[in-house]
Amino acid sequence: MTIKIAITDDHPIVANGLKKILDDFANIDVVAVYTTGNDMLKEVGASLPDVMLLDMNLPDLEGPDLARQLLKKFPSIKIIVLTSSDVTVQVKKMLQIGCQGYLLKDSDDKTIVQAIETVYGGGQFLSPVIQQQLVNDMFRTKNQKQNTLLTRREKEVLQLITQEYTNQEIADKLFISLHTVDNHRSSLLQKLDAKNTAGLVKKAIENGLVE
Amino acid sequence: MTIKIAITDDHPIVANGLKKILDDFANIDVVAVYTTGNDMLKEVGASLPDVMLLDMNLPDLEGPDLARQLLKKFPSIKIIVLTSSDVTVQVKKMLQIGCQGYLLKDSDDKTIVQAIETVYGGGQFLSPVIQQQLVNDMFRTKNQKQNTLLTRREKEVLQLITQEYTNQEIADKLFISLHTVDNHRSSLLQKLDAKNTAGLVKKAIENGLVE
DNA sequence: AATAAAATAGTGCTTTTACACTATTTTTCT
DNA sequence: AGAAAAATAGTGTAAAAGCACTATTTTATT
Repeated sequence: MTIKIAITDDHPIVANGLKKILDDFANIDVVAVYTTGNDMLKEVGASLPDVMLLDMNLPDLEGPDLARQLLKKFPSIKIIVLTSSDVTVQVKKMLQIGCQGYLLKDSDDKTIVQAIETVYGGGQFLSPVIQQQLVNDMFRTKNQKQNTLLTRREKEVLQLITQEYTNQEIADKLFISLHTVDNHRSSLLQKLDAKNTAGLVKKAIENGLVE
Repeated sequence: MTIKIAITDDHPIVANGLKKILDDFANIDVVAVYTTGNDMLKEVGASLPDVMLLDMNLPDLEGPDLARQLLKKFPSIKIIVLTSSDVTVQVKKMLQIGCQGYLLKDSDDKTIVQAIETVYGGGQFLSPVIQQQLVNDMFRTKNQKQNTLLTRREKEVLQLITQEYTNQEIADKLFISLHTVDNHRSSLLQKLDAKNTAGLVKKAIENGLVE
């Protein structure tokens, strides 16, 4: 019995490279390769893979959104998130949505195959580094609770901050009061553990919230 | 006659994927795959490739440094820089050092092979997007001239700004007056065409002035 | 339908940035 | 040695950010 795999990644080198690697394994069959999130959503019905290797940073759709939509359409597909970022916030969100695996792009062939087989068998698979980080995170967040997850509005405000807008300009743009923006800004400083605007922008870029 | 290729990339998926892709071409022979800059420098003498596909963001050594060292040891090796960033400053630096090609990781198989063949034949190859950007850049810098060049002190101040220090803290750290820091900050805003701290940090990161 | 989380808006205050200037000293380059 | 660029320091003012609160309304989630 072969496992049907689909790959979604906007970097052809990664996508094709992965396909070539997996082609060497007899029990794995790469049935489709997509380079955009929208293509994937449109055409995945035709290939119906068992496991989807999904890049989190696609240009057209945000990772979490895409995963949610895919699972809504085809709840039986197992998703392994492929990414180069090991930010625990991102990881947690994807797992909450219902992804079964989280692989860093610096994993080697064997690990990838192992992840695919584990997930196909109903298990969950995390890159060791990530697993360790999540555990560490548990200890830390025990006290501070859920301060890491940014809300929709906070993300919007953060985005605009990185685009050099002032609080007043952000308020005008979002049709809210200056005070509200200030509040969001304070939450952001706290949640991202930043001291000032400079810290916010750095964290925003680190967490992939900018372009 | 076959072209001898070596690959240096810390992401096994990319490295192995590339190898698999290139293995399909009869005139190309992948003679070595390295996952760290130091490994590569140590062992490249054994494989002696014609063309090196070099990731710019290796964890152990900075891209420019690594390229410089490689060319010093083996001036005949052609380097094609592989990266996901298309920041023109970075591109210019690598080309100045003497790299013959600059490929974005979202290039497809044919482009990669084309780049290898061109570079092996003594030519230069840039991803089309980058080529366009460099041309645009020329026009812009024609008028504004050397506003991109930051002075030693400005770079220091910018670095500290990204580390979330206030002007007063920077002044204390550098043993200069608050006013002086303020002046440097103003120059930075002007030179980097930024509106505020957020812009400064973004530009600093874009231009590789922050780890 | 009830509860929790998020978004909204406010007050009052302090600190920090930003901007427009002038001016002197130190470095760097030719 | 002389000119240009960089680094230094200052005054004064306005705008923006940051902080500590309270409080109401809206949106999700169960």
